[in-house]
Amino acid sequence: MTMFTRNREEGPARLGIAATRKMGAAVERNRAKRLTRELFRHHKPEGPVDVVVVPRREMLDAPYASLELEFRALLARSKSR
RNA sequence: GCAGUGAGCCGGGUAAUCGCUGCCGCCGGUAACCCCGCCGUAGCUCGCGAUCGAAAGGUCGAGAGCGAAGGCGGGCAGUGCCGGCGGGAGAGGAAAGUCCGAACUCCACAGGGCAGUGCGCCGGGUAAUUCCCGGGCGGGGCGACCCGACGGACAGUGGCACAGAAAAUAUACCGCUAGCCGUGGGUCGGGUGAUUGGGGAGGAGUGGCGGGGCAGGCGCCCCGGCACUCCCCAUAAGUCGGCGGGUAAUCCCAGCGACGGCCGCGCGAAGCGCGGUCGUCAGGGGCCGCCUCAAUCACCCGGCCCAUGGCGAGUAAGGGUGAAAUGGUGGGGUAAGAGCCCACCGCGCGCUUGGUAACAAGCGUGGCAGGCCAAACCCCGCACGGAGCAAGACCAAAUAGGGAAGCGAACGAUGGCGGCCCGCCUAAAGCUUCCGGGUAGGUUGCUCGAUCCCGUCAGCAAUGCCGGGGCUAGAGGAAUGAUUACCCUCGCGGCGCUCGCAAGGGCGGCGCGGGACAGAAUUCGGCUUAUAGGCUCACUGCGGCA
Repeated sequence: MTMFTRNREEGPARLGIAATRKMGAAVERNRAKRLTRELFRHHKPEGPVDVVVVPRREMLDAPYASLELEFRALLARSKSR
């Protein structure tokens, strides 16, 4: 997946998902969004930050544990900047 | 058991933990626009008092009333919203493609036509349909059954790859056919001319002939030739017959024969056949000559046949190729052929009968005409107003703009007329209040409906009536999920048990991998397309067993 982040003045952390039609049909886009939401729910970042995730096709076949690893790594990288 | 046909159904299950979106209940917190009441600043109005002034009027003071802004209280409302707890619900058979038909909403609308789009056998079902059911017709399949946009191809235009003589025009080409004019060949007939052998082998007996021997009177013996059979060489070819002369045979033609008489039998007459017996058997060939005929060759003439060239006709039978070829089969007919004629089939028309109808059957009659494609343009008939829930309705910030009233401003800003003044005409900017359109946003439409399930009845069926029961997603960048465990199921691998001669099958448990197509968006009825795996019922064909 691809991740963009941006800090805000105040408020909770927010999630945006950009699953385009290039990704696949409606079923596949829906599943990608659900998986992304689930990741965000389990690993919600601290503080007022906006996160935008662009899922890729490979997400659909990947096991959930590896997705968790990737999501947390991306979050950590964006936080250290 | 194998192979198939039709109809219907399912579309992984259970549990735990953590989540999402509506709904219901309880608890806690808590609004706003707006409305009503009260207070009240600026301001306005009213009179009173004081003071200045000749007056008009000015200034000051306190009071009363009205009252922007603002404040307080109440209603709105413990509503909505926020938070917590609990309960309950939450994707499909196609939610898909958005291809038809409707409901619903808004817009338009006197009538008619053109264009455009769709449809096109008959009857029924339905809110409606291009959908469904039943039937007809055509096609496919051994069959169950399946497929068909199924009006018109003399209204017109256009297309038909490759192959094929030709793809739409009854023509050209090939071919077939009689005629005429030629060429070549065959055959038949006629005419003229010429020509018509040689050798070998076998060969009973007699005779003659030729030669030789013995004998010397008659004669006897041997060899050769001829008749006959066969072969070889040469050749264009070598034969039937007649006449005359010669003339030997017991030889050849010639014999189990032919003809005739009589007798007998089949069988009764004629006749025929069989048997017996008797009689007759010419003539010819040989050696020589001649003639005709024949044969062969060459040349000439004619007839017929075959092949072929040309000419102008007849013909559409044939021309095998193609997805498709000018009605099919048989017979007659013809120079050859042809619906040219006839029979049957096919086709058109008419009548009758059956059927609601499409249509079918029967009878009669006509002529054989015009290939295929209209989901090519097109013609005929019928139907159709447009846009769509982002429809439409309601509430309504901020900003910008619009309208009205007041102040601005009647002691005339600004501008115009004008060189300037006077004069006349001209009412803007700005401010305040109110109104309307309208964007973001919110609410609604929005899920009780041609609804779902069960059953009775009517109907072949599609479907409908009636009765009973149920409430089953309503989101809005869009929820309906994530993870784990167990089970189910499919494939592969190897293991154990078991059946079998074997190939292989069954059962159990293990490991690995997989479980399709696909995500509601106003709602229904259809169609089309995608779909792993599985289930049920009915039916068909073939095979096996009893």
